[in-house]
Amino acid sequence: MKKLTIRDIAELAGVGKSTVSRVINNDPKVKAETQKKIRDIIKEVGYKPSAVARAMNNQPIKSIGIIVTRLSSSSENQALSEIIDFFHQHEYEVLVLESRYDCELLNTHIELMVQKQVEGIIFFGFSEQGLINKDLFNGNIVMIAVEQAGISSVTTNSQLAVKHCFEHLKANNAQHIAFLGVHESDIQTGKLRLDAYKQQCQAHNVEPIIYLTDMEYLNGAMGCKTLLKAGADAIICGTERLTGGALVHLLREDKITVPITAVGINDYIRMLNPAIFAADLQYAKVGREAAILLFQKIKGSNKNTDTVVEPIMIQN
Amino acid sequence: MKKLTIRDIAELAGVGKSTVSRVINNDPKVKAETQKKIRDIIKEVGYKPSAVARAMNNQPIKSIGIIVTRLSSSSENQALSEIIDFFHQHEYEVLVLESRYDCELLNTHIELMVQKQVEGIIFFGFSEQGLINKDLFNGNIVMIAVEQAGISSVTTNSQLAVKHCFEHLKANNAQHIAFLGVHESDIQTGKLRLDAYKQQCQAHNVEPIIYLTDMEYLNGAMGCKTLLKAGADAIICGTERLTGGALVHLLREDKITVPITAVGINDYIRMLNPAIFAADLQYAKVGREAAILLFQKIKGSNKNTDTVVEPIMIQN
DNA sequence: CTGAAAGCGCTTACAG
DNA sequence: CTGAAAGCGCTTACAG
Repeated sequence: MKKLTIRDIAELAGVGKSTVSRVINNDPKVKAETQKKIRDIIKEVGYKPSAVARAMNNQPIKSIGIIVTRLSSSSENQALSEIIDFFHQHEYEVLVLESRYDCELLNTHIELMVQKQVEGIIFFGFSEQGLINKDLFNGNIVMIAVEQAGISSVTTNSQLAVKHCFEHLKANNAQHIAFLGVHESDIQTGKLRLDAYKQQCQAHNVEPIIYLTDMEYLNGAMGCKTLLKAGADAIICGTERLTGGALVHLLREDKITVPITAVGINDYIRMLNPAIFAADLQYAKVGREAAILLFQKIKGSNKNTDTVVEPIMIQN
Repeated sequence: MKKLTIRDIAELAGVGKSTVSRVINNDPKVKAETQKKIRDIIKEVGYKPSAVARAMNNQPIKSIGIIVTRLSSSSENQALSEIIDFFHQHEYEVLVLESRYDCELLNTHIELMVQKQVEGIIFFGFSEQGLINKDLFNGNIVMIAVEQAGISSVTTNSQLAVKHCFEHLKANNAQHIAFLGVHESDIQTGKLRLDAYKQQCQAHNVEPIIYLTDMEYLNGAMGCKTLLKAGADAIICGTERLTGGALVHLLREDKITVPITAVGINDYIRMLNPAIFAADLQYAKVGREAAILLFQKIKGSNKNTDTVVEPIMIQN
């Protein structure tokens, strides 16, 4: 039982290959009767047109690329899962690659995708990535987390999350609200959130207390300790890892009553402090939005959109 | 600057298309001189043969599929990362799909991959998956976590991990060593580890104290509490989540001196208890082994191998 | 060592 | 409404 071709179907149906081809491509000009006959046969023998042969005639193999920075990032794999799901449903192949925050690797990956002739790409940007050539893939590019003029993007609104966190603490009578974040060199995760914090301090006439560090648990614990020593009576944690570290520090020191508020949430944080006031940055939604945006572009939309996904504040 | 074809190169080089084709395919019969000339031109103009056109002549588009159960599983995304990396280096396309522990979805995914004509697949098995048709993909199948006669597999040795955990506790004079695990319906993560525990109990003449539950943090905390109440003075945690839950419970209750030992380790666990004695199940290695196995199969090896990756016990 | 020709499985302009 | 023919960009058996 060898691979069936369009020719086999044509013979079985007693028509020409062209007609079979037209039916495959839903050409309405074929007589209804003929259509049915051919479709029945196709179904019966289980014929599938060769995607490769079609691709030779400019019916590109439907595929898109997606480049995450790290598969191990939970926010990224949430988004990734949605993106794969979306395109899978639209019968696209999805190629996944990891940039590992490495510009060169990112560019190699992009080049590869160009060569593979994917119809578009979605990728997670990072601070050092440099400018991306926006004309690649006929402009079918969607960036997540980072914005660039001329390229559609989807970002989280972490600034708003910081604001909510701040206001929540303020409303609970915290006086010395501190910020535990990552270095400003990381624009998205570091600088933007820090700036939002500073802005709140100014608005509420609060003296800033700031600790910036690397995105590791131990640093979170250390930062928490330092901030408390510096007089903080409430802390806004800028990332999930720092939140985790801070919470464990408080548990250890038996200071769980210190109000902690967080930008980003995950199961570990929920477990460490089930009642935490935190921002769910909605990465699943980010993925979905990015997928929809790219899909529209592929279908011909040429407008660029910068979508901002709003956080959902949670407290159980 | 339109797409270059083999014809363009042939004309530029003043040779026939066949000769260019031979050079592309590293046919040694082409005169060295001619080869060089053609290669130079190819490099100069940046010509890339069309994978699609090649695919029409039985030079399949090099691609493999991989089906994880959950992208959000850290063990799986560790392995996935390695697999993608490996095949990317060998210039393969990698299609990633999620089965979500759903048999039907798994089968749909496999069918899709058949249709996409990937050369082989790697997938993460789970207890309910049912028998997989081992003749698909010319037998180029590698299963992770689950074994099936006639299909190559890569598994972790979690039983050995349990043994090490047990012996470690025993060596530290624990008398009542308990086991906190997931239900036996989950063969790999539940039953096998539980059995290993029971076996150790018998070997060391220890009365088993067992708590089986779902794989959630809260259950881990609850289980830990229950086991301590039942008289346990040391606990072996069967999964990362349960370990996390147990450790937080101990932190909360100020009982961190209770020796906990764990099958599986991650950054959160490390942070909660930097000195924990735990088994790193080596999922990155699992991924690498699976990739190598599949690659060998694709290259023609037809022997089936059941690889067991040994855990590395760690304690800082 | 190399080229002309046939063929891979489709699509589509052309002619009817 | 439908078929014969040309063409997509390669590979490869054949002949030289």
